[in-house]
Amino acid sequence: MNYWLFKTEPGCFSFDDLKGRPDMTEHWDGVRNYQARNFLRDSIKTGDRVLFYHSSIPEPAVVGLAEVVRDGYPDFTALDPNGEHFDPKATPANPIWYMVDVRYLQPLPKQVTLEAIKGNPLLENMPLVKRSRLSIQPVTRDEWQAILAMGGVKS
DNA sequence: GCCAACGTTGGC
DNA sequence: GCCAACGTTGGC
Repeated sequence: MNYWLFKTEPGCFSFDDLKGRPDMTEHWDGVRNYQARNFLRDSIKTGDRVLFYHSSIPEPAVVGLAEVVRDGYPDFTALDPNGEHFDPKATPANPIWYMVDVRYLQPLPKQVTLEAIKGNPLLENMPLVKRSRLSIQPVTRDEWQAILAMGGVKS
């Protein structure tokens, strides 16, 4: 099992929105970055765990945990000419973009803010801290455990 | 709302 | 294949 961090703007799709979905499950669609695409297509597998991160707000933070419930498959929103994630280069034979499905697990008792993450030497190698804009990031087991501890999750 | 970082595009 | 121009992200 591997660990990941998924970024989202809560004004667009939030952790509570995930909780409100049927079966608390949703497609993670609309990712249009090749490095993130490669993770979604090749590396992220059912059963993997996800840190759910809220970005572009006054206090960006990891707010909850989710799990992957479906391996990568073509992101059909790239084929919809009326959708905001349409990509004219995508076809059914060559979908280009991929997504996974995620399910809500639990909120963190305490949000773990970007400020707190930056202040923890154990987390200094996270792409998040290096100011990467990557929206899907790998998380090590040690980083995962550190963030859960900071978030008040009992292990 | 600004702007730095960085990914993508396209002319050559 | 280089690189300037351009667009987007996201912290502040």
